[in-house]
Amino acid sequence: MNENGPLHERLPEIRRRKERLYALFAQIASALANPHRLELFELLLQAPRTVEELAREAHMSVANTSQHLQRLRQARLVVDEREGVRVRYRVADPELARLWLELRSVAERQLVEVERVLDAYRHRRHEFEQISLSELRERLRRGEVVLLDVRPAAEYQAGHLPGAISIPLDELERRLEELPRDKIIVAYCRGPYCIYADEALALLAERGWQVMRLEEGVIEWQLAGYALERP
Amino acid sequence: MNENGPLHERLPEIRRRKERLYALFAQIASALANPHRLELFELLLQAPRTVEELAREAHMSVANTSQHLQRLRQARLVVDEREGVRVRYRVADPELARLWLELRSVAERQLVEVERVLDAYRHRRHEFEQISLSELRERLRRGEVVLLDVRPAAEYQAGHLPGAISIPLDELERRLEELPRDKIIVAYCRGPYCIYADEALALLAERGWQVMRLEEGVIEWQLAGYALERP
DNA sequence: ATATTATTCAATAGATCTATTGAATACTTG
DNA sequence: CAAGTATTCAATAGATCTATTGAATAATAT
Repeated sequence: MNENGPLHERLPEIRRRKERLYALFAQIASALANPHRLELFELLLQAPRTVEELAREAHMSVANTSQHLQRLRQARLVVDEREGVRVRYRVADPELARLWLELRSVAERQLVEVERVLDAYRHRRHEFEQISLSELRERLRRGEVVLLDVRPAAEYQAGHLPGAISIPLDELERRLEELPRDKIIVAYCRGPYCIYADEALALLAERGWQVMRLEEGVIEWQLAGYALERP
Repeated sequence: MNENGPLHERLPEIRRRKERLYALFAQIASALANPHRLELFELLLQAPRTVEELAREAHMSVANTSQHLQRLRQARLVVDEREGVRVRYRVADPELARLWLELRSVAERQLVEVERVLDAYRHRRHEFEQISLSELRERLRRGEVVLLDVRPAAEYQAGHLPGAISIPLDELERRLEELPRDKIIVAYCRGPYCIYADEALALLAERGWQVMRLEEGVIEWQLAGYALERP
């Protein structure tokens, strides 16, 4: 094929390549064009997981979960690795979080219904004072606050905010005594769309602690360019 | 419904709301999960257009174009406006460009085939020296370069880089005398995935001009926080 | 080897998506 | 009001997507 002939002769070939490109871009979008796959992808952004773990957390059958994971894998958004009898999936690149956050952000800005559902979903959000990342860093440095990660232990282990202690939400009630009475408890979870921290703070506030909520999770922290801490 | 009962009683309702949220996020992804819609969306990011114009540029039938535009509109990614007998579509918000750029970027990083197709599609890219935005600003200020926008006139009119002159690619050959011989011509078009500027520079270099290529287009310029110029 | 377990595969029915066709609608112009 | 044009609508066939089911595969433990 003549790559340097007159433009009008090359147009059909140019067009074919253009269409091939758009098809590839659409492959990525298609991989995310399903509610279940979005949930799986978001779970994997928090920590690697086996098929069975993902199925349980996303309320799906194992076979269905496996199929959806394979579509994510075909789009190179996740990778899998045998671990003995299990297969562990993880995101192909932590930077992929940016696409998920951007998608979420667009939905929130463009679809009015998102706001409505979010308000119902996070109805406790307004009960607790928010703290910004910069203020958190300052008050952590001064030792005024304790940073509490209430996500499942596996997610904490996969990476957490520096200095955070781990008490998963479902263990919080029987591990309350681990929290100091004389400091403000700042709780975080998977990010602004997660209610684990809200639930934790409701319990802590009821039991007399001073509490604050951090909206950001590890994904947002990491994308902001900061390092995560690992055990 | 009891919004503050014990957590285990509220879980089913929480789950329903979570699923509703993921469905909404997936709606945005679904709207972009088609090659034609991606192309339409990208065209609209450059400039508003009527259905018929979009159909012609994207090599689609008018009816099919109309249907795809309606899906984009349902996802609130584009809006339409009657203009007499025509309907003009435009992106709902210029900030939506970020989602498109991020999708493109992920595809380029994750799908090796994108690189292969891009290399063939933009086979002339390496022939011309690239210039960065910062260097362009400096050399424009010193009057050493002329900035040339080779996109269709309507896109130039919808917004262009400050100081750029407009000669659409298909008019370039008969308007060559408008370009000064004693300055470097820096050409740009729709961005890094567009070959209009490459084609323009090939012609100009052949006719003896000193040329450079700017990868960024108006979308990238605007998202970087700079203002566009309008006639 | 056999049994066990996690995951994947294969087949399938129903839903959704896509392009095409031709008709219907909405607006402008004469 | 009639004619002309841009767009949308409605119907449809074929493709793709999705969840389910039960079987097949791969690794481990006995």
